[in-house]
Amino acid sequence: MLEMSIRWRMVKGKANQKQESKLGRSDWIRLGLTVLAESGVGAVRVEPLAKRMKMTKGSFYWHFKNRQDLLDALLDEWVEIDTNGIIEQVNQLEADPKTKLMRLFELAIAEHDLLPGIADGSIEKAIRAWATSEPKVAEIIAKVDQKRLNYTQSIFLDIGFSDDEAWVRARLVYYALVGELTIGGASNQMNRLEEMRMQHRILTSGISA
Amino acid sequence: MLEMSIRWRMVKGKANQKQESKLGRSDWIRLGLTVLAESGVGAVRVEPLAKRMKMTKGSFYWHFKNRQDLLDALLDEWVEIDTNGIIEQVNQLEADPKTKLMRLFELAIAEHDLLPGIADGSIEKAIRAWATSEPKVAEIIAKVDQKRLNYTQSIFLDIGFSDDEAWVRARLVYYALVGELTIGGASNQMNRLEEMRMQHRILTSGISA
DNA sequence: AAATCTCCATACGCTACCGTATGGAATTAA
DNA sequence: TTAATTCCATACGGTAGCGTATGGAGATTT
Repeated sequence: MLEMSIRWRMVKGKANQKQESKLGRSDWIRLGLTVLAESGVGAVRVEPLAKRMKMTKGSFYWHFKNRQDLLDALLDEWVEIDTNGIIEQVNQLEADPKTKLMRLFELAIAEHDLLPGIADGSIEKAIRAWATSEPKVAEIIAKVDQKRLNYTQSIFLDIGFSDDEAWVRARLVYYALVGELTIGGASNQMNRLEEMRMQHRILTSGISA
Repeated sequence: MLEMSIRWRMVKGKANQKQESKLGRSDWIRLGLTVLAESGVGAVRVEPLAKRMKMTKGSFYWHFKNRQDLLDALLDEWVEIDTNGIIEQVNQLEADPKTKLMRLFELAIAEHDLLPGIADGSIEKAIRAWATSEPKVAEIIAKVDQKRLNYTQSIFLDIGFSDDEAWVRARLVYYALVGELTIGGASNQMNRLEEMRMQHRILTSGISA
């Protein structure tokens, strides 16, 4: 009884893998975003992640303080790339307002550069779901939405609508974008873009045809 | 060593509560929907629920096979009340199409009859977030969306738009509804309704002014 | 009253995951 | 070479929640 079993062989077991060794935070973040997009935050856990990475927790906790540290990093990454980046890109575009509007929305649903198989907009979708149960995340998304809404309104102002009218239309298209994203109805990217084009046609007409 | 401690006093401890005793499935479902709306599915767990109910798991597992059984019930409840119910209500409404459209959307964001303090549309918001990580839930929502979209299109047809035009506009407003719901920008119900009215004005004009 | 049926409380066993402690291998610096 | 540093593997200890087993109290039936 009590036994105290002593299992200790295989101490140097996995030493011979040496694939490309040496991971960094960025590798964990990439995987984190992938899992986030695939299955939601609930699936972003350190042990399962490590298994998928063919590593152990030891590695993870070397690069991150704890799970929350990774989650924060995922959020930062998304805000930087999928929000700030996009607006800047459209800003320095020489084109008429209608074209800029379309370009803005195209980019919003475009696929993430670094994540190969990740469905379009699925990261944002997952983050919005996440925000449902995490007020801190909700705060961040609120700021992002505000920024994008303001920018969208400025485009409608450029087209020639009044303040109020530009405001209403900006909300309408932006809401529709987010709605389409969370519903995910339009199966492929072609349909999605075509649908957006028709919506923009309706909403940008009424002044400069 | 080994100890085998034997703690057994207090076997009849809580017998004297007798508040209104005898709960039923419906009580658990109500609480489940509340927690779902407040904090997402992740928070709908049996032990915490039992604590909040001032009961123990024993009660829960008497009324439900397991946790999934409750989750299924929550979903059923929502589909029945917040989808089928609403369309029927609007259907048997004697009014012009534009009024019916507005009424349809008003009901969609109206507050749940049975749940006092639950913020408007928060259940649907939580369920959409849930769908992100549960394909089965996503399937159900897809059907719901299809049904509501078809009904919305029929209203635009009644107004006088062509098939295509009615289809695009139906999607646009419905997406916008869902978008507004997941973003949750319009703080109070008044703003929300006013905003919807302006959107509908834009989208229903162009034929019968 | 006795037997039965409903509903619930308590106690367990079990699993998945978190975070830490420790040490070892491989690389780089001294 | 030796020493230090970086990165990772293994082993623990701990917690929260799931589902089950068992029995008890109250109401209901016989």
